[in-house]
Amino acid sequence: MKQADENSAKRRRRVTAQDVADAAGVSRSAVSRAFTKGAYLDAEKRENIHKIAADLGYKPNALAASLQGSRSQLVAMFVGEMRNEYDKEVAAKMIAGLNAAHHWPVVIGGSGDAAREAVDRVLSYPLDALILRSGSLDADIVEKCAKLNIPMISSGRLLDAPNVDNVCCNNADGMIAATRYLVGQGRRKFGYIGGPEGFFSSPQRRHGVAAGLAENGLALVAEEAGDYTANSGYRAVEKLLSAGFTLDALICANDAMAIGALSALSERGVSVPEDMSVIGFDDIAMAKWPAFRLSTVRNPMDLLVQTVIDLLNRRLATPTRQAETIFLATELVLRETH
Amino acid sequence: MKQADENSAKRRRRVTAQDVADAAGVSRSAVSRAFTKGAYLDAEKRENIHKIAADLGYKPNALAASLQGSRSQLVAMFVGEMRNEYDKEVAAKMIAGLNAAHHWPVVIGGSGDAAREAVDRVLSYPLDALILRSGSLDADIVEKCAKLNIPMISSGRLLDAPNVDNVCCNNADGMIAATRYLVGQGRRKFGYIGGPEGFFSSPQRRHGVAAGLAENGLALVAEEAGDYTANSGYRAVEKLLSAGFTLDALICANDAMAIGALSALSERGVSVPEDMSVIGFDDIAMAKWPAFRLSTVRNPMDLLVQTVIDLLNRRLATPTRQAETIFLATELVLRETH
DNA sequence: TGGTTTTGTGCACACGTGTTCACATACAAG
DNA sequence: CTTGTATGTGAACACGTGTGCACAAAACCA
Repeated sequence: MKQADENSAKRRRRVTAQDVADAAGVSRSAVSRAFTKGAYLDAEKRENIHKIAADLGYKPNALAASLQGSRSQLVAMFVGEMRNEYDKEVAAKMIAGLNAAHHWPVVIGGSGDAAREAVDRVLSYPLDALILRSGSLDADIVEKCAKLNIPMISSGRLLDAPNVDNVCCNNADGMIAATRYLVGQGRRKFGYIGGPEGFFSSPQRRHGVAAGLAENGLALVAEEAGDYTANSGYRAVEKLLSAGFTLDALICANDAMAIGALSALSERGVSVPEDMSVIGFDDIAMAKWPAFRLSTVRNPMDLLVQTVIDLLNRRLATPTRQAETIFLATELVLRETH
Repeated sequence: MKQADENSAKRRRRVTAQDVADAAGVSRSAVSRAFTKGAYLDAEKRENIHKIAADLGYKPNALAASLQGSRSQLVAMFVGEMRNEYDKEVAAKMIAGLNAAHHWPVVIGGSGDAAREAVDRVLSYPLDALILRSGSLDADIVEKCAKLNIPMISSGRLLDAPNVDNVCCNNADGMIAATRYLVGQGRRKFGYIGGPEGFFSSPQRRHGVAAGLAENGLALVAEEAGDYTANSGYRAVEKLLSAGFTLDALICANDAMAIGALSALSERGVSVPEDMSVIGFDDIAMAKWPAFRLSTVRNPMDLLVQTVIDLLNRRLATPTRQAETIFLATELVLRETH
């Protein structure tokens, strides 16, 4: 009976340092010291405490410890809607990278009011930082974070505010390179499938294509806007072909839409790359799949993740450091659709 | 000068209830009550406190509050490696679902030692629960969580332990249905591309296929094992065809491998579905893309997420509740590859 | 007016931890 | 033996919050 009572009592709440201290016949301070590297404590006693702690299943409550003033190691990460493959892949890599660096990401997704409210609620935790990854959020989030003294790192979208570090790939340059290459291959009649209006990258990528054409005295023959999903790429091609445009090159604002476009072209009997070059942007994992072998502009994901984590660590080391904006170089990846 | 000092001091640490109290000329208790619904407080004073709090950017520290004994609203979520599309999609949906229910997921990925260590570290936070989603983790994690009094919910993999709730789709039944259907269509020479050995679902799905064939007096003609990625499906088909097997049906343990298989078949000149039926498992978003239009067995993601969150809420409401195992029904989705 | 209930508010405690401070003990040096 | 120093250890405080308790003021009732 007493056994059961003790069990249920232990079940009720988490084992605390005091419990371990009682069981070991030492003070609570000793237990704390046993888990603090470099603290004075008799070696034998420390070992005994560790043994008892393991037995009882004790773990210092990181949260209570962070109250002490140290970092919580908790990082909020806003990932938007994660509808396209690129966003999902980056999110997965970012999680892995943060874990490896012993930062623990509290992940928030979605859009609109729900996302805003979610971020607002998560800000009530003592976060070391807020990482914005894709998606769009109200600008006032910057102000809120500043007041709460939470550093922000934005990637994929330049946030023009003091104390916000930015990482962004060089969208325009990537598109210019792709366009130049196709022109060099003899392509002249360019179509473009652009990204959705709200996204930061959309106008930049379109501008790159336009610039690459302009320097060769060319201009877009036709264009459609998609929403960065494969289906929207498919539909865009249907519209372009139905409208009767004759094209020999199709540049897409991201890989997912390019892949959708490939399907539509194949169904319509347009052979790639003989009749038409297709180039995407991002170089998602799927781009190299045997079904597609898509030529594309690489948006360096691993480097992006590494850069964000690097900025995070430097920001935490020197909170007063001046905010920085880092541009990542793209790279033309030539496979079999150009 | 004094202004600057005050600013930098405020920048240093988070605004606290005491700061608001000082600014408003009330006690700290009053501030706390102003943010506690249903607490006695003069309406006018409450409004004034809210105003000053908003001005200073004060937010109650959820972490300090949870020390009080209430829930932290923090939930750990282990997602494995997230290498295949299904895992990524479920993870994204799970995050969205948890957010909507005001649970905040601390996400951990990876495998092996690194994953084990990461989970171990995250367990030092006062978590409301641990959600296991795919991936494999040492069995001793169950014991650790039990000692820490952290409820566990496992999905995609049955964990046979008291106090662990399980959600799992009915892998075998889904495969039986698919196999029966193909036999009914006249298919007789079945090939199978199975999942990797460590995964919980692999033997179940294989068993379903074998059972579906056995009840019709058939058996597998040939099989290969993949790792649930598209590339492994591609390679598996190459092996099967190179080995000279003649098949009229190919069942794949997941959609990604089926999609890889489709590419290999297409390159080898095997037309689907005329010469060969191909069926996958999961019904990931990509399965319905125009490039594939894959017939498959739906592994109900939305229902899975909803069920996990439902179990979580019920577990939190009644911690002593008996653990439950819920099986989700699958559904045959017929598109254009059968 | 005197007693009783309602309403509002500050004090003090609890939550679980890391760390400073003071003190105790042991041991080496003079 | 005395002094000084290294080594351990417990008490006490701080972190930021929610809430029980006591008390004050106001409102109500007879």
